[in-house]
Amino acid sequence: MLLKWVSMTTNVKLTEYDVCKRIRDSVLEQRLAPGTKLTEEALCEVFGISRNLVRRAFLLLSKDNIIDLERNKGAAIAAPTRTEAHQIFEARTIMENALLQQTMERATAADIAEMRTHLEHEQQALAVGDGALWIRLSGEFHVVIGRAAKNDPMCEFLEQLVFQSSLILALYGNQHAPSSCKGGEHERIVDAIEAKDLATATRIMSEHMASLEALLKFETKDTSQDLRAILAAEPAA
Amino acid sequence: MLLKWVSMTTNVKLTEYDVCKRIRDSVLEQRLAPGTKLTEEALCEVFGISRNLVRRAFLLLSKDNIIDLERNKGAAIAAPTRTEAHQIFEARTIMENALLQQTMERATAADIAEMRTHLEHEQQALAVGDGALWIRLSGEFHVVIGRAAKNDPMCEFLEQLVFQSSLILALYGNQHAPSSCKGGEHERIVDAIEAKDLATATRIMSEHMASLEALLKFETKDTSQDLRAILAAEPAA
DNA sequence: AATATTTATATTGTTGACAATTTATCGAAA
DNA sequence: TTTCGATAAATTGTCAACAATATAAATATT
Repeated sequence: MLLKWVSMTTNVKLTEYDVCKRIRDSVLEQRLAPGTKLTEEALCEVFGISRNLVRRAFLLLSKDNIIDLERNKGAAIAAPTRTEAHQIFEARTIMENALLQQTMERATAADIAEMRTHLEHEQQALAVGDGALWIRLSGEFHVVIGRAAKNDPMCEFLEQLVFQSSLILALYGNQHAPSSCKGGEHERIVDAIEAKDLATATRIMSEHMASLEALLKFETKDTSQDLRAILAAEPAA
Repeated sequence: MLLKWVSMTTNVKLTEYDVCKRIRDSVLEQRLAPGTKLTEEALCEVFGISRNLVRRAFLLLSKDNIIDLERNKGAAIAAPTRTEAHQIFEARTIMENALLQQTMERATAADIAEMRTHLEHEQQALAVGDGALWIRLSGEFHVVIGRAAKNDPMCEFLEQLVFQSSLILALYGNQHAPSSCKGGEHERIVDAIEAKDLATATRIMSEHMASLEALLKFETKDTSQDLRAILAAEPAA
């Protein structure tokens, strides 16, 4: 009975949400490029599940604009257009500044502490040279800020936007890694939050977002990949 | 061939999105009360489709927080808690004010005209005494405003929030119909937009949202209903 | 009567076969 | 060579049977 448990760690039944997470993670770590075609069959093999689950996962991912799902055509990792990209960055800027106001009012000492811890993790990832982790943490930072605003629907929406930003940077950003945020903008934002200096926090945040968007170079890319090799790896966490 | 088309108007194959829309509409028109249990079997009968489609529709609806979907337990129309309700109204207030700024800058003459037309429709619904229609239009008004801001992701999010507000009003609002908005607040908002008076527009919008939320009376309700009778009707539009 | 325990029913989850559609392949005509 | 059409292959959409789980009912136990 117990033995069974141990030996089954790789055999736990996946849900559609697990499949979503795996695919999302692959996109976040830039192992799955925007535009990549996802065939049901391939994902069935990779995850060892039946098509039903894959199709349900597709439905969820398409609702988050992570994949494009076209009837009778199949799924592909979303590849936002230039216009969509701009709208997403605009939305993020507006949302983050709006949330900043709430965060300023409501952030507890524990929230600030979490932000500081997060900053350390970012530093470590940068020091160790773990690019994929850094990209992930660097996006997550903004979610940590947003969460302190204590409004779940808005925070969830922000999460979506942050993810899509990563997708866009993977598509159009040439040297995404340590090029942005190296000026310690994240740290200065936390400082401003702690000092309850809304004007400064908002200014830095706006600049930060603008500099992120400025990294984008709009040109087409080739995106053919080997799905099986990319997704077969066990999830990091 | 042509004849077949005509006689098949009720027979067109539904997609999961169609099913979602039908259920959403029923909620919007308050024919499906929050908390109502949705069994797959019942919906199959009503729509004449197989369980597969129903289950896919459930997945989509749950992503929009329109139904609660619990594994092995099934689906029920969402019944937001008091806390969730408050967060949703807060999110709406913030979003609508943020979008108002963009709308002010970007609204074309055609956008303003659309708003005016919408106001007329609201008046008509009120005059004719069509409560269900009025509720729908009165929510849609805010989406029309938001759309003029020309930011699709934010507008889509606003749409979600507006829908959830309706759900909440159905749950906790005692005399929802002509109690709010009778002061012509919608019209005054459009006036302010046209006059490019952001301060006024924001003030009225905030008051409007506050007065909507003030309508809520938090008490429990009985929610047992007959699904078949409710959903069997053809969609209005 | 009240609480467990078992049995039966109802509901949801999963799978594999088949149908419908799209995409790729091949050959003929311009 | 290019374009068009037909055939074949690959991919997606649908359904119905079966398995697993949860809920309700019935029986037994205290």
